[in-house]
Amino acid sequence: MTSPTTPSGPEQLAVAFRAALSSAGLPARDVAFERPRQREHGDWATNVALALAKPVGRPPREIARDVVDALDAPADVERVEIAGPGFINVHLAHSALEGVVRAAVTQGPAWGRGAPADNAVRRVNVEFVSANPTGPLHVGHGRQAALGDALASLFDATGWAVTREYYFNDAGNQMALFGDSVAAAARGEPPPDNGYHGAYIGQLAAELSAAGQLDDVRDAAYRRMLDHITATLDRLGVRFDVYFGERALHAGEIADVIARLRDAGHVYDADGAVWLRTTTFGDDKDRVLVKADGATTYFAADCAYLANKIARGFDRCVYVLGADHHGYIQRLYAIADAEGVGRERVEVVLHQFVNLFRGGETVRMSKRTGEIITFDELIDEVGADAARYTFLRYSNDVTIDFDMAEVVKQDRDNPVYYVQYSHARIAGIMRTATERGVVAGSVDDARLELLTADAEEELVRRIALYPETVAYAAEERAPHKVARYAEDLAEAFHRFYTECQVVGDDVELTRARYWLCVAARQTLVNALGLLGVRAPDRM
RNA sequence: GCGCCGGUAGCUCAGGGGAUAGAGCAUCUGACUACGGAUCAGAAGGUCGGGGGUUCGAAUCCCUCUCGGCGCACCA
Repeated sequence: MTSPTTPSGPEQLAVAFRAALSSAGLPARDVAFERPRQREHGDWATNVALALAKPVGRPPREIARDVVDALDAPADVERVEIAGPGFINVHLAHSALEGVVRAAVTQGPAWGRGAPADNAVRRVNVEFVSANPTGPLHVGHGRQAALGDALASLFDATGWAVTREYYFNDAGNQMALFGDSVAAAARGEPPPDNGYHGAYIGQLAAELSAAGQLDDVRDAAYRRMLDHITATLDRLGVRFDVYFGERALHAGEIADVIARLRDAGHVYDADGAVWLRTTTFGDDKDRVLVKADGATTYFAADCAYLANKIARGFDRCVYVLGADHHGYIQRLYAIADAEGVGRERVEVVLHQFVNLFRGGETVRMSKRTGEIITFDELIDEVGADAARYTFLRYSNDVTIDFDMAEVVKQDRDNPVYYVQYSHARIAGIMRTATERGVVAGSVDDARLELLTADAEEELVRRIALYPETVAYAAEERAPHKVARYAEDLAEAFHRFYTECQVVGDDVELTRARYWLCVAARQTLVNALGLLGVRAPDRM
C-alpha cells in the first residue's frame, strides 16, 4: 500500500517505536502519534513515555531518553527529540515533503481517498432531505441537502459504495389534501379545510392544466412538485440515486414486516390497535403499527422501509435528520433490533436548524408570517456555492445564523470566496506559465528539494494533512472539518503566492514551484469536490 | 418532568485527554512598478457559563446547577 514516495506516518513510526520499547526493555504497548499544535514540536509527537511513567515507576523524560536511544527511525526522519514533560517529537526530513508533493500530483483525484483496513467494500444508504412533495424546499432542507450529500461523498472517499436516497410520503392524508388543494385551484375554487395555500399551489394547477394532467390531479400534483424539488437540488449539485415513495411499501411489505415482527414475539394487540413493543429495545413507550381504525401508521412504514433497505443489501443505513427528529433515534434503533437487523447498522446524523437573517434582521422561513423565503430564492440571492459552503462550514451540532447580507459578500468575510480565489489564482499561474513557455517536465524529475522557503514548506505540510483530514472528517461525520481545512490550505497558498514568485528566471525553481502549485490545486479540487462546491479557474 | 443540541476573544465560530486555548470579522499599524489586492504581514483582545470530581495532565471525560434552542401522537 505504501509507495516509496509516501512519507512516514503514524503506522510506520509506531512500528519503529514498538521495536524501540522492546529493545529498551520497556513493556509492550501501542504507540499513538498526533500532530503537535506547534510547528517547533515537529511533524508527529507521542506521549508514550508519559503514559509509561506510572506503570514503570520512572520519570517520563528518562523513559523517553531510553526509547529514543533504542530507536531505529525510518529513513525520512530527520531527528527525534524529547520535549516538555516527556513528549517525543519526530521531525521529518525535507524528502518527506517532496514525497507529499509527488503523491498529491500522481494520485490526482484519488489523493486523500482511503479504504478500510480490510479493503472490503461495504454498502451504505444515505437518506436525506426526504421532504414530502407538498411544497417547495425551505432553507432548513438546504442544510440537509448540503450535509447529506457531503456525508455521502465522505463515505465514498473512504471506500464505501454509496446510494443517495430520498424518501417521500405519497400515501397519506397530507398528499390527498395537497392534491385536492391543487385540484381546487385548477377549478378556481378555494382550497379545502386545512388545505394548502400559497402561490405555488395556483402555479402547479396552471402547469398541470397546461400539460393536460387534470384527470388524476392527486398523483400528477406531487410528481410535478417533486420535479420542482429535484430541479432545486440540481441547482445545488445534489443528485439522488433513488427516490423512494412510501406507497410502494403498502403493496405487501408493511403487512409482511408486521407478520415477521409478530412471529418474533414483539407485537401485541391492545385498545383495538396493533403495537410494537419498542420498550424492549430502549424506547420510551411502545409504538402503534396499526391504528384502531385499521390504518397502518407512518411508523409501520418506517419498519417496512428499513426491512426494504436491508433486503436491498445495505450494510449501513444512515438517516440524516433535523434536530426536531431526535426523538426518532431510539425508535429507529428499536426497529432495527426488533427486526433482528441490529442497531449498529442504523445510524442517525442529526443537525441543528438554520436561522435566516438579512443584515441582522430575522427573515422567516415558515408559511405563517409575512416574508417567506424558499431555498430556491436563497440560491437566487447568494448563489449555490456560497449557500452550500455556508451550510457546511459549521459543525452539525450548532445552529447556523445564516445572514444573506454576509453570505453575498465576496471578500474575506466570506470564506467560500477566499478558498475559491486561491484555486483561481493557481489557475492564473498555470495560464501565465503556458504563456511564458514554461516546460514543466515530470514531477518525478522536478527538483523539489529547492522548495525550502518557509512559505513553501508550510504549504506542503498543509497539503500533507489532507488525507488524514478526510479520514477523520468521514469518521466523525463532520464535513465542516473539510471546509475548515480548505480554508487553512487556501491561507497557506495565499501566503506562498505572496512570498514566492512561481514563474521566474530560475528554470529549476520555476518547475519545482509549478509542481507544488499542481499539488495544491489538486488538493483544493478534491476538498471542494467533497463539499460539492465548484473550484473555478476564474472568478 | 424526561430527552437531544449548544454556552470558548466585542461578534461569528474551530479546537482529536497533552505542551503557550486558535481563526475570521470588527479595531489599530504596515506591505505591490512581480504570475489576479476577492491578497499578505503585524498588534491588541480569554474567570473556555458556575461549582465539584477523575487524571501526571481537562475547553475536552464524569456528576451537578444554570441560561438558550428543540423534542416528547392511534400526526405526517
